[in-house]
Amino acid sequence: MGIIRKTESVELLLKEFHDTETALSTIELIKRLGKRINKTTIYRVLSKLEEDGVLHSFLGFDGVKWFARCKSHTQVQISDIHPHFQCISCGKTECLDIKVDIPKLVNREVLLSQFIIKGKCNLCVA
Amino acid sequence: MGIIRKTESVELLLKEFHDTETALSTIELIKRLGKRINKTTIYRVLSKLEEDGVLHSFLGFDGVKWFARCKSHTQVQISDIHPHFQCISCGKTECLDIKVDIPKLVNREVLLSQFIIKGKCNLCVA
DNA sequence: CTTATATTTGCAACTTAGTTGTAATAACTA
DNA sequence: TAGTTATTACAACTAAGTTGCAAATATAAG
Ligand SMILES: [Zn+2]
Ligand SMILES: [Zn+2]
Ligand SMILES: [Zn+2]
Ligand SMILES: [Zn+2]
Repeated sequence: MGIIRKTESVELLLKEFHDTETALSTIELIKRLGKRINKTTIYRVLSKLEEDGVLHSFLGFDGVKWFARCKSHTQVQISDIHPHFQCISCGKTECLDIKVDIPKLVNREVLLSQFIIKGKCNLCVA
Repeated sequence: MGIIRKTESVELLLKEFHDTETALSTIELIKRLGKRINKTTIYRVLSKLEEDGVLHSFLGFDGVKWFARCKSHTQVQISDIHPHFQCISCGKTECLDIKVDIPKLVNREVLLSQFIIKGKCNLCVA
């Protein structure tokens, strides 16, 4: 796990991600762990884990940052990019294990992309 | 143009969008017009114009809101959705006139999606 | 043109996600 | 065990965006 030290903050945060299949927002993590870990630390550990390729992040429709486990546990490559889904009813936000074609753009260099889909999840469709 | 009144704020904002082909961020608009229009008014007029189908909006990689003219001048439909491109060198942000396939998701209802691409624009590729 | 009504505006104060600096603390190394 | 370096908490800050309200202005009615 790279240069990161095994501190209580790191282990508490990793536990949250190992206990769920979905993504977790910074807001949610501060709600859950804010009494045991300072929010600054939460933000900093999350970035470290992202740098280390343990987590990846994306912005939800509300502009809030979400994190999720990386399946491959390596730095996120452009080829790894997958869409994310946010449920408007229950708030569940998750990685979609689908490949999306990043359009070829003439005269432009594509470096990164984000595809986010909003709707009703499997549990919330009527 | 719906129920919106022809006020100076509306006309100044519309002029900005008619003078450019690219998208404009709220930040940029406040920078340009903040001395003539209060920022609260800028935010409120932008939402009105979006409700009216004159503009559409999306979030940039930084979480800042961007607005751009709608080509069709009708409420944004799911079929109208197009990707947006943000240049990391010059900051130019624009609509891409490309169709993206929104993947069919089993057991889920798709309501909205956003596809944003980051890279170097035609003027900034070396 | 004047008045009435409804929308829009500016202002100040607020909310909220996220960041910064720093001194103290804890993890790792030799 | 002692030294070095990374990590932490805390408080203060930044910045995008929102809210409530009284004053101003656009439009409609007379
Ligand atoms: Zn749901
Ligand atoms: Zn993901
Ligand atoms: Zn550029
Ligand atoms: Zn667009």
